Amino acid sequence: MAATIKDVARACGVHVSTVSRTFSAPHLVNPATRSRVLAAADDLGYRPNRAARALTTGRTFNMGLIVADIANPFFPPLIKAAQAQARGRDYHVFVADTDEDPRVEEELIRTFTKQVDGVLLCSPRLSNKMIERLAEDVPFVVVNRRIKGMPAVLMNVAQGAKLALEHLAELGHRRIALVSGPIGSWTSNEMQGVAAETPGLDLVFFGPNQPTEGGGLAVAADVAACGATAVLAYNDLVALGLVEGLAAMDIGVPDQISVIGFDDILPGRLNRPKLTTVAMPAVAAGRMAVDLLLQSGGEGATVTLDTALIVRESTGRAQR
Amino acid sequence: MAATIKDVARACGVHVSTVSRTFSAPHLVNPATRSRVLAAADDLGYRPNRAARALTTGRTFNMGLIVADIANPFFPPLIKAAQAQARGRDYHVFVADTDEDPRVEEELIRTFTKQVDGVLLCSPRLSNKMIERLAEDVPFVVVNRRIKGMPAVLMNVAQGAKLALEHLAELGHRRIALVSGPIGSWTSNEMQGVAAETPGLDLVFFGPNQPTEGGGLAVAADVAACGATAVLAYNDLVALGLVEGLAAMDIGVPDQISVIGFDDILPGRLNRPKLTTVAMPAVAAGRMAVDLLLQSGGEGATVTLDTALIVRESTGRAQR
DNA sequence: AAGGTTTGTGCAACCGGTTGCCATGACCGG
DNA sequence: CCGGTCATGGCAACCGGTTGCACAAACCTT
Repeated sequence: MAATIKDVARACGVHVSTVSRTFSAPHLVNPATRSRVLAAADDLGYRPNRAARALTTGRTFNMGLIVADIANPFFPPLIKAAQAQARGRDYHVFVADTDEDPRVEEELIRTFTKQVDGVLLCSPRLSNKMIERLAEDVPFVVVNRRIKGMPAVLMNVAQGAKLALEHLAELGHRRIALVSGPIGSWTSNEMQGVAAETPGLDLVFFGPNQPTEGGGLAVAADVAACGATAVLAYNDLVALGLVEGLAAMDIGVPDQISVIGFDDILPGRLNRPKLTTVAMPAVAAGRMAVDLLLQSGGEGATVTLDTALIVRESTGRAQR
Repeated sequence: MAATIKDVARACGVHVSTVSRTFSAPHLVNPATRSRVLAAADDLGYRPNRAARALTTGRTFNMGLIVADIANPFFPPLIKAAQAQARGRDYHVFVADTDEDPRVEEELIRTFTKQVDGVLLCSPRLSNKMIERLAEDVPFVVVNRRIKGMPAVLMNVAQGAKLALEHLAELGHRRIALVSGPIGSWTSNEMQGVAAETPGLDLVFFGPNQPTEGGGLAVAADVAACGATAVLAYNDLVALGLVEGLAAMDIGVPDQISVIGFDDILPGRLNRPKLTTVAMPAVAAGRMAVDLLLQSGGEGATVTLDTALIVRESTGRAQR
């Protein structure tokens, strides 16, 4: 069994409160006593029980981070950035994956409540209402979703979509397929909003879709059949699925159809053709989310980060 | 503030112990009382504080999962499998990433201690001695590492390496480069062990390397210069880096050099050429690790899972 | 109807810490 | 030499639950 504060107290003949102070308020204890306590603690391998401590202090120095799908390469850079930032603030980050299931998401949030000081909610699939209710029990920072009065880190998807559409327009594309993501995805809505407002385009919507390679693969045939010469995909995974699906039908990218994704993930950079994509500021977002959570006295601060179009090999001039 | 057990007790005029039993031992409380308590609890939005509960019961129903690098596509399938399996057992999994840094790894384990019932340690970078010490404070299951007396899930790397080398031998390769991973990686050692024992091969070792695309990219030139006609890489990421580095020097894969990776990750399947690789049973490993942890009355049970060679496009006949 | 079981609930100790308050004694200036 | 300060460390309540034990009431037995 691990040594407790009592064991240490007994071992060096002081009261537990003295041991406690040795760790959490060293200046209140006599240097001589302090070193005796430290020696005993070291000897017994004592570590304060963080859960027990949190019970009285109300602070765990942990934060939760919930993502919809950890296998989506978009998230790991964000997660790592958040972990690194948190570490610098003496915090630890616990990550969990919802499998794109709102019920699991709720369950996870409830589990995190009281075990962390706050939760970073990345691309949540829960309804706004539910998120607001759960926010009564644990502070949130939401990433990729706008919820009134709640601190949020947003990526400027609209701007990115605009860049992408302009790029396609310049290449002579007019009929463009829009392959969206899951229902309730804020990103999807943003994309569609911008596209709908852009004049002079002939848009075809496809959705909802799984935000994965499989999702792209599944709609490839429909997209090919709709007569579009270019596709704007929900994310790079979907785009990769599309490219693969199109290749299977002997439709060349970008020769016959141009494809643009979102996120700028590793497999997109390694793919042939290398994917043209709208790069998301995932690293900055992870950092920012942590900071927002820690100063969340600032209440509903919203940060919007810019995106950038990265033109690579999957887009080309429209064939008429 | 969130409602506590006292609030509920007061609200329906019973003792806290009755409320407690309503949740943790319902059969001990009168159905009439029970429903009153449940009504009050629901009304106040009461949820038992899991951390507080763990203090007395000693069980959190959480488990920790520590990986060296969450951005490595090898891990997500394992993580998801573990989470799914745990969910079926009423457990939750908290994931953390060590950034390949043993100090961070130790820190994380200490943080998890007492906040989880056990830790799944995937491809740890800590020394055996340190792991054994830490195991006194929290139960472990180790994945991809053999430590005496400690439950472990191993993947049969040796067998996979053997298959890979045989495959290369059949294709006529004799001088083969072995690009290993980080120091302290059990997988690396296994690979080297098998390679060294296989007769009739002319091996060149390169290592240690970062287990990432960058690591592969960095040694590509050396590998090309050493005169090998084939490479066995630590994992698919390294293999992809190698392919990319070789391509930059106008060395074709598999025409001039054959490349085999380990893991069978998504980017490898999407790459051109599609990567020949030794598939690791990551999903089965995640599941198994969870089960091992939960029945870890079984002490040091060791499970070894088989690997399989998947021949795709990055290997070909040796040019002499 | 007496005695033995159940059943249901309260009491209080406990888990491993933290912290406000108080008692003690050393030290200080006048 | 005395009252006042201050550093030090003990006491005990508390955080939010759980659980062994005791006890009263209700429920069988015969």
